[in-house]
Amino acid sequence: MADKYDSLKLENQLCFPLYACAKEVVKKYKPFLDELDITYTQYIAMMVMWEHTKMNVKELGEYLFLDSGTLTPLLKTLEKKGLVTRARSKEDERNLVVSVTDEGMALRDKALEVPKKVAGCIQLEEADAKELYVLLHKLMKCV
Amino acid sequence: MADKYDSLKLENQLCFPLYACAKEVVKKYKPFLDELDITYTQYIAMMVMWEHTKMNVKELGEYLFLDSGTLTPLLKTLEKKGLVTRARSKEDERNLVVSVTDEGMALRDKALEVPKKVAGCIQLEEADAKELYVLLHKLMKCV
DNA sequence: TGCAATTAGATTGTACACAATTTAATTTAA
DNA sequence: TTAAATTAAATTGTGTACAATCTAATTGCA
Repeated sequence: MADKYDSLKLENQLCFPLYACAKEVVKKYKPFLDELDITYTQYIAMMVMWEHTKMNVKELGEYLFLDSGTLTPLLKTLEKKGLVTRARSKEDERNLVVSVTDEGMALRDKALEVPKKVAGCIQLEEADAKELYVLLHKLMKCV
Repeated sequence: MADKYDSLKLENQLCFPLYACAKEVVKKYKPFLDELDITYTQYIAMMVMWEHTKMNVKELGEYLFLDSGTLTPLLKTLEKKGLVTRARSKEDERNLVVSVTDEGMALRDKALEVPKKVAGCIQLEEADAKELYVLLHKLMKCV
């Protein structure tokens, strides 16, 4: 039953379910993030800002695996929403320091329910979720 | 050490490594797909077309988890490249039938090396890859 | 029959995502 | 010490992604 083109079948790919799952899971966040008036990418950026308060664009990009081409407009949007401020560093004017505002910190409490709500939409067993977490981190290290 | 905001830390998310891994792995395809002059999304669309030869936009979208908003421009691009043709169905004019061309089929042989080359860039053990494959399909079913 | 509901694609608008290039600041090394 | 190299962001251009809306074809049913 095997033919030479089997390796090109969608069902034999590892990348495709990764790509599709990521999209579908991110979509699950939408109704809950809509309540906070932010997108998924803005949400993960805020996660880093909530934890660290202040951070360069470059460093933020290293956390999120995103470059300035994505982050510059995204951070301008977050600034417009009043969630962060953007200012050049005094020590090194090349660096742009992003700081979370009081309003940004206030959003953290509203966001607290999001992970729970999303988990409620995804009926993956705890053991599978843990195993997946481990494997994804392993994969992340070798790409 | 635990605090009430732990659930909002990037490191405690399952979705984030999924999102980041998907992006990083898709990026690995780029140099090899550049040789075929197609993008990753175009590649997975061609995978379905290579296997099925003819297909409605709707059905193709069900395979790829993409809607007409994404597929319409993508298929127009593939048509411009000469890899597929697009034509309304005679039986039901609402349906647009996508068909792979000879040139499209010829690309299949050039693509044959892609999965191997990408696998060569990702040093994940075979057992882990298999386990990840199973878990992603399990996750796909419950989102 | 004939009109409302449904369906398939296309379109519009917003938001990433990233490669490639540009600009400005800083560092380095001759 | 100053010109070259490096660095951090911003910009530009292309290509997804997707929600919401629109259009046209078909179906269902009163």
